[in-house]
Amino acid sequence: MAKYHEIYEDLKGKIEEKEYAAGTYLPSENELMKIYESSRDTIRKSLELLASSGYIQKEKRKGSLVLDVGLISFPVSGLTSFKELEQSSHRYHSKTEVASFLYQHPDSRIQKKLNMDPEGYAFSIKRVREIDGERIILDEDHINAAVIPGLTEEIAADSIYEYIENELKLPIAFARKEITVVRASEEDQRLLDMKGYDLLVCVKSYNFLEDATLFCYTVSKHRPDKFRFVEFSRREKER
Amino acid sequence: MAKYHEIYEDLKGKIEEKEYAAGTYLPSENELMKIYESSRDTIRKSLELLASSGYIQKEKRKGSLVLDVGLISFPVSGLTSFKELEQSSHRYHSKTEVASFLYQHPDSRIQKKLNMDPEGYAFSIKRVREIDGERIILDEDHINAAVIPGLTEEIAADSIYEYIENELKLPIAFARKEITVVRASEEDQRLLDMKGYDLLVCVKSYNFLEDATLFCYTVSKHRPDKFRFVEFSRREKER
DNA sequence: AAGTGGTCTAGACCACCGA
DNA sequence: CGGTGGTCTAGACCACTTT
Repeated sequence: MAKYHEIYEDLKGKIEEKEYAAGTYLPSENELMKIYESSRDTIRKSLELLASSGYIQKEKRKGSLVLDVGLISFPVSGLTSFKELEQSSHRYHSKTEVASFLYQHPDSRIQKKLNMDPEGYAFSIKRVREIDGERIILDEDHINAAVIPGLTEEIAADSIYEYIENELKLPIAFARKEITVVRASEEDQRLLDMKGYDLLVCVKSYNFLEDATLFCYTVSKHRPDKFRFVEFSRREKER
Repeated sequence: MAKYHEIYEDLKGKIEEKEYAAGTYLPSENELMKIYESSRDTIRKSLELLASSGYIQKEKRKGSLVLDVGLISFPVSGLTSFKELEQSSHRYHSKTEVASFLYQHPDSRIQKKLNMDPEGYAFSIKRVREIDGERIILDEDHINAAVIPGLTEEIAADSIYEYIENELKLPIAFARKEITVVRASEEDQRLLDMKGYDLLVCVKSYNFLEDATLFCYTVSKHRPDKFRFVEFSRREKER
């Protein structure tokens, strides 16, 4: 791991452990240079990471103010798979059920979204996520089989992301997501415990590998009362 | 404006104008150094900005691949005020109506959210956003009067953000946002054209100045069929 | 072998704040 | 006036890809 990344992790840990308390300042860049025995640039890279993830606020001529991370708590932002979410938040009894698993030429709409040839194959997988006995999320993944081969129902029941990253060693790099609200279809109603709701929060996501290959298009529908998305954002300067 | 920021803007513009087409590579860092007559570090800072906002994907030992920005199109992400949104997206006939404007000691819930003394004053403002003749967004701002003085109903009808940044010269720096779905209250139903919906998308936002002062807590409720949020996110490496 | 991006270092100047 | 963070430069080595 790169040095600046180690320093970032170290500082992040110390902020989370309140070794550096919210409202106080981190040691100055000069002092950090000595503490970590590295150059200013390396220190600054670490601080930039901390700032962009909301741990500190840099104030000119004053220092790096530690922010109150208590409020962050539950970052669903970024690229997080269900399994990771499940592990990080302490949810009880979550379960994944594969509702359907197809390996086929996808319809033209999906072909287009995945930039595929008409002859190409794709996996089309529907999975129901059950949390605390309630079926509240329906995930629909369309995965280009030319990029991600060898998927099975067993893998889908566990974690597709884990398979891609750990088995195939393919680095997942970035995604474009869109959040809207849609009316629940009859199928949605059948597969999920809708508890009287007729709307679902719909998260559409285009997922890319490091070489910018689009490998997966996902539609994830959430029962409205169980959906929560949090974000930390900085205002762009100098517009 | 800083040099690296200028280069960023220049490259961004050229990507948007398709001078650098999606799928091709930018000139290498070495070439960019010559083009912009600057050091490698400066170039790299610009490229980092482009990468983090989704314009390029850096590939080791290959170059900076230009991504298809067509898909980004409508970035509601980040810290965008309604007025800016209105100006950037070409919406017709949008209008803001101030439904209520109070200057008072806020109730204890709001006091707590804004970290205020019990003796402190706050502005509590409700605004209805009308787009194409439909009243679809209800904004509720609570603003610490000790930090942001002198607000009036006229300013609220225009743009509070503009007042803060341009009149008071206070730099708005970052926010924490949370998106959930809530049931519409009776008041919501009265103030908005609900078109049969009984749910609203609720965006809660804590807004901070550059010195990390929390100056504003906003609850923005959107009619579900008119809500859309898009995000570009990168997966964290090395966890 | 040449070129790429990733990382790290050392040093410089600036504007501004607070003592 | 000393210390701070913001910016910029010049140079170095690495691992790897492409030719």
